[in-house]
Amino acid sequence: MSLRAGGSELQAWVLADLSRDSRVTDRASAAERAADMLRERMIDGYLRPGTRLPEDALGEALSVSRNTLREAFRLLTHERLVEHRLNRGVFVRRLGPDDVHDLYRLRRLLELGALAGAVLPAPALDDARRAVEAGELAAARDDHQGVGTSNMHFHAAIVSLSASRRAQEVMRGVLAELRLVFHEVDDPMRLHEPYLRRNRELLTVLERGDPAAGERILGEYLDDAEAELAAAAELNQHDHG
Amino acid sequence: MSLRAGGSELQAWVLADLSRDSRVTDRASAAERAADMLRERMIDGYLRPGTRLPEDALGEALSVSRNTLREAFRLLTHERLVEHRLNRGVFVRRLGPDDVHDLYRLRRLLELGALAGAVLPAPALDDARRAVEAGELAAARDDHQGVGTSNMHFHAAIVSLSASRRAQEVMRGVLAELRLVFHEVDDPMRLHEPYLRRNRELLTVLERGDPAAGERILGEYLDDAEAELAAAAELNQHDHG
DNA sequence: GCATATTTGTCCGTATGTATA
DNA sequence: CTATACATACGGACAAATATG
Repeated sequence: MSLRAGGSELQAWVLADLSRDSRVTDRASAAERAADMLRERMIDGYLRPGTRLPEDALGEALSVSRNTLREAFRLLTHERLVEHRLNRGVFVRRLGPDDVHDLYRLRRLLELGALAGAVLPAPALDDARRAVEAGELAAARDDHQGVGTSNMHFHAAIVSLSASRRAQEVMRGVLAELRLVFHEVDDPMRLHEPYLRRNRELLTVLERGDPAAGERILGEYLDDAEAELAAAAELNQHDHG
Repeated sequence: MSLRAGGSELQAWVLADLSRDSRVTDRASAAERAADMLRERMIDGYLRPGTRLPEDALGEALSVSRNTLREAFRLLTHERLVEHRLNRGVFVRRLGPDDVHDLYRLRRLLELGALAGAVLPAPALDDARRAVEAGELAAARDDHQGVGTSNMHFHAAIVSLSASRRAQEVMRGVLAELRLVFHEVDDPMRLHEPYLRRNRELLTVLERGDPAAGERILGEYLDDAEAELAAAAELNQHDHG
C-alpha cells in the first residue's frame, strides 16, 4: 500500500510504526509527541521536502485525532518545517536559495557572535570536541547520516559558547531547516566530509584560546557551505517546480 | 464583575470590547486574530505577567470557540508570551533575572552582529531615523508608551541591517518578551528616557558610516538596559513569588 | 483526608467557505 | 456552473486533573 498524495508519494513504511516512537512518550502533550515524531522523520530524511501530509492518513498512523494532528502541524509550521498552503493542506517545506542565504546570515550572527563573545576555554568546548570525534568516527564508518548529525552538533556547540539558551534554541531551528536542504543534495557525504578537517582545525585554535583565528576559519566554512547549499536548493527548485 | 483567577485578577474592563479590535480582521485565521488581540493587551500592559487566562471567559470575550482559543494559546506559547501549566491553564509569563540576562545575550548577538556586518549607509537607517524622531516627539508629549515603542522600533531597525528576515523575526520575539518586564518597572519613562540621547548619538555615527563607534555606544546601552531590567525582574520576583 | 465543583485535555460531528476539477 | 474535496471554525461530549470547602 502506498498513499498517493498530491504528486509526492507517502510510502507506507514511513508511517509503519510511527505510533510507538517511545522517546518522549510521557510528559509532553499528544500534539507535541505527534510533532516530535514527524520532526524526526523530516530530520532523518524519510519525509522529504514537498511531501504532502494528509490529515486523515497521518492521524490514523499516529493514532491521534484530526484536531490533535492539526495542533502538531501548527507547532511544525512555526518551526518552518512544514508549510500550510491555503485550503490545500500541509506540506514538508522545500527551501529555495533565498532561504539558504537568509539562514546563513542568521548563522553568522549566532556563530561568529558566540565566538567573539566567548571566554575560552569554556565547558561547551567539550561538546564541540565530542562532536568532532563523533564526526571522524562516522566518516571512517562511511556513515553519512552520522557525519551530518555530528557536524550539526559541532556548530550547535559553537553557539552554546554564547551561554544563551534562546540563542541555542534559535540555532536548533536554523539547523532543522537546513536539514531539509541537506536531503536534497545527491551525495551528503561529499557535502560534509571536507568540513571534518575544518571542524578539527577550528576546535584546535579554540582550545588554544584564539577566537580571532576561529572567526576566520568559521567564516570561510560558512561561506563555502552557504554556496554549496544554495546551489543545491537552486537545482532542486528547477527540478520539481 | 471581576473574574478571580489564581491570585491575579482579570478585570472585566480589560476584556470589554476585545472582540471588535478591528485591525487585521481579514486574511488571518480566527486563532491568529485572537492571538493578536491578546498579544496587544500584553504588550501594552493591560494583561500583566502572572495573570491567568481562563479558556471559558476569554473565549466568550473574544467570541471564539474554545478550540480556536487554545490554538491562539499555542501560538503565544511558542512566542514565550504565555506559559502552559499542565491541567492548570495558561498564564501570562513572568520573567526572572535569568530570562533578562539570556535575552540580552541574544540581543548582543543580533544587534552587535548586525552592526558589524552592515554595509553603510543602508536603507534600514531610514527606519532607525524615523524611530529616533518618533521617540523624541513622544518624550516631548510625555507619552511613556510611545517612547518605549519607538525605542523598540529603533533597535528592530538596527537588526534589520543584517538583511536577514529570520533575524528580524527573532528580534521581534525578543522585544515582545522584554515588554513583559518593562511593565514591571514602576516608572517606564525613567527607564527609556535616558536612551533617547544615545539612540540619536548611535544614529549619527552610523549615518557617518562608522560602525566601530556604533558598536561601542550600542554595547554600553545594552549593558545598562540589561542591568536595570534585571533589577526590575528580581524585585518583581520577590514581590509576587 | 474527603467530597464536590470547576477547569482543562481530548475528541467528535457538523456547518460554512473556498479552491480545484 | 456544478460538483467535489478540503480547510476552517464551532459547539458539544466526556474523562481526567485540579481547586475548593
